[in-house]
Amino acid sequence: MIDPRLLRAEPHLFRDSQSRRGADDSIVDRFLELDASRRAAQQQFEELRAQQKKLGKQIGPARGAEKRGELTEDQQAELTQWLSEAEELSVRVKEAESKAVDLEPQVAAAANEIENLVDFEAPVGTEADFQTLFEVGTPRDFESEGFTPRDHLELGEILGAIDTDRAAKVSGSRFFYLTGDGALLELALLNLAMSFATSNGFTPVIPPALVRPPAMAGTGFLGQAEENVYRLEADDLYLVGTAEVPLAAYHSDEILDAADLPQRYVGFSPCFRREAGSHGRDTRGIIRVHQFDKVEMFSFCDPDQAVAEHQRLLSWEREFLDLLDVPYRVIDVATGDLGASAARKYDIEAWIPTQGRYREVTSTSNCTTFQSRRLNIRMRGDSGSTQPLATLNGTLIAMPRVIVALLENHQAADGSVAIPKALQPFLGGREHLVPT
RNA sequence: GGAGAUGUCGCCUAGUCUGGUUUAUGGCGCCCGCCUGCUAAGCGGGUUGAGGUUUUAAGACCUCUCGAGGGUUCAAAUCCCUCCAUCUCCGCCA
Repeated sequence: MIDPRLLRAEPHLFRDSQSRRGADDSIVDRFLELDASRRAAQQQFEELRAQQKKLGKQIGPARGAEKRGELTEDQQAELTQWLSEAEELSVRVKEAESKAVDLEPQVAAAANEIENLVDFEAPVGTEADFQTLFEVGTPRDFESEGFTPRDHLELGEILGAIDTDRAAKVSGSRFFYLTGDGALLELALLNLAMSFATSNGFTPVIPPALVRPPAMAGTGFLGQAEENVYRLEADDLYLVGTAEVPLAAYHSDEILDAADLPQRYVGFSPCFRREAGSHGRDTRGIIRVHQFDKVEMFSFCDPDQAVAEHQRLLSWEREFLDLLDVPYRVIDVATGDLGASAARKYDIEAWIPTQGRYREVTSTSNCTTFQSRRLNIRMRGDSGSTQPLATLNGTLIAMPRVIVALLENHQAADGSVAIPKALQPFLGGREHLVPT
């Protein structure tokens, strides 16, 4: 949800933001019109309501006196007069109220369509217009090493670590089993990630993966992203696509003390994605799947600190990926490719040898006050007044894609895979995964 | 899943049966001030949140807010309905 006061004061900002996203900017003026008429109707209602309450305050004591038989004839007549006035007023109050109430959903719908104000520093354009910020590490030259690299699925099968055939039998396409060392590898990555995050001051959380509609709507996943969300019809619950959802909603309807900010959480959860609209893409292996596990960082902070906090999340992502010793690049995502909630987004893409290109493994977004307005999360500052705070999220590790990157980048000609040093303690000190 | 109870402005609490004279009572905590060698105690005041109107500003005023949403009524914390949550007991269950 955007800031309605800011929009009324400076609508040009929002028109500009919408067009940078390649989104409809006429919605801004539609909102302004609806908002103005709703406020006029609201005022009308409030005025009538004030009259009604005033009259009610006269009727109350008079009724009491009447019951005790203390009213003079004149007072009795006055009371009768008041009652008939009140009756008539009541009708007008109801009319005015329903007029105002009827406009509310329209105003809300218009407000909902306006996406978060983009960071005007973000590169403008569509998906391909990202800007590369860093490239770290050098892709291995397998040719000079004298062998052709196997892709992650082939390696996974040799190692007895990944089984997509049986997953297809049991659950359909885009599912997988992690077996043997594959299962142990995920657990090791999980433990490495959790110890990394907690040593950096994050509060570890294992959140629910099923949430009610307000949590989903509040985080901005029920707009154009809705088709990718699983919904459980019988219970009106959603399967989350990321721990961002239950972590953001954790403090909904709360007022946090500014002195306690930033509050940083790291959540581990399964993630469910319908992958509607991506038929035929990444059908092989475990790059694009319906269910996977992820460790997600989430921060509630002062809006003035949000840009700096975003940089911190990005550095933690990089630091963690450095531990895994995989070549990667960092990109500043273009405005047209931002989610509705995000003002700015950085993706980290790891090098995938058999594809000869970088693929997204983490993503961090600054949602400024967009989510906190929807979820009603506020902070109380020194002035004593409340204001919306900023929310930011960042992937620490998305299991399947990191497993893909590890297997492919660290493979040897014999099909074994070297385990990065930092991960070894979490795999019983082993240095390699070997074919079974 | 069955039966019962409960939900009041940070926490506790009065008010609900019997609708109006309630700007929702009181206590704790917190904030400001007074008093006092210091501290404690005492005294006075303030203390839910949201939206809006107005003002240079401080402020002033109005509406909404008693778990949520509907309804009845001239008038709802109070009466009725639906939903949500919590607690106790029973059943089932990892």
